[in-house]
Amino acid sequence: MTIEIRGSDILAALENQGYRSTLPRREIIENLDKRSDGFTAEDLVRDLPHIGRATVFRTIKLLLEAGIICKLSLINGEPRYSLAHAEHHHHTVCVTCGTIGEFHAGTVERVLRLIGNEVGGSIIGHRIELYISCADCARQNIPVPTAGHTHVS
Amino acid sequence: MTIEIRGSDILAALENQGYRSTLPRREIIENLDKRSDGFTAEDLVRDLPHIGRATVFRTIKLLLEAGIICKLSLINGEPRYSLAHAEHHHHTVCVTCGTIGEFHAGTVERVLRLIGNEVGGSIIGHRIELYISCADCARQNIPVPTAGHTHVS
DNA sequence: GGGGAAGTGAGACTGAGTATCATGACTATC
DNA sequence: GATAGTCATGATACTCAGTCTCACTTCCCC
Repeated sequence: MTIEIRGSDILAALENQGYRSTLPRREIIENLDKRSDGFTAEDLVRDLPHIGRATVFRTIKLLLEAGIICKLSLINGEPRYSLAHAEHHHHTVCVTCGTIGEFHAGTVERVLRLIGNEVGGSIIGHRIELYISCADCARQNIPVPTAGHTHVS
Repeated sequence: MTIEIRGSDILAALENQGYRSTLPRREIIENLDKRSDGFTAEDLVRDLPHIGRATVFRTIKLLLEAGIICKLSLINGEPRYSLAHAEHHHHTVCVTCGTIGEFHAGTVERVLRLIGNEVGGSIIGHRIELYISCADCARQNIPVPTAGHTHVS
């Protein structure tokens, strides 16, 4: 289920959760609207210099908690954020250009649930990230960074 | 395939890769031997105060590159390291006590390869972490921390 | 034993994120 | 419309994990 998200929807969602609609928040959300393929907190800080660093991070935390954006990490561990276009999804991350994609994998979910039974205890959540060299980068033959552990466990 | 790893094996592996066997490295590796369920860089820095911070981090990086340890993150993003006992595996992380476990999931691997084909581009690697409340914590009824997004995408 | 490469330690620095706190903006109530 | 209380903001200092630099030391081979 893919959902087209607009800034106004995000604002409405936040207001529903009891948060105020303030100018800095509106500006940050508008800025997010333009970013389809992942961004860093520093991107926002740089783009919106009149908004305090702390406010940017606070708003990111808010949006994370509201499930509007999600946090993931590049193959080297660098944090990235991305607008969540779907209810439940996972990410592909291009190791060369950093572009973030989404995918759905009901099968994987089911297998993980089975594994959870074997492991003992109860499953709280999971994190799946697929590191790829995206079609564009592969076409341009951009060399894949020789990260020490390309298979990240 | 589970492998019992001893400090001497690790050292030999490093030497094979052209790294010298030095006192700080031997001490760090010996210290790892005692840690079955994950550790942080700060744990090592604290345990080995006569070894420089930079050296600890340098050695961790070395061991990561050699595939002897692996890096993962708790549900809140805190970094953790763990001895890699098997060729290819994934981790379970207890969200309450932080204990790290391992599991194998050929099915998941296969599904991810299929997804890679759909996504376009070529797969470089993947990261799968299963967040659980481990058997011990579940038995003791320790409440699971209400992380904003328990399903980490 | 000597020389050169590899490794170390101290400490400054970076990048991501949090804490604090005085100030400013909203909102509900009168 | 004034007011009070709550929520949000910005500046700034701080933390935490990790990196960089550089002079010094250790290791290994000849």
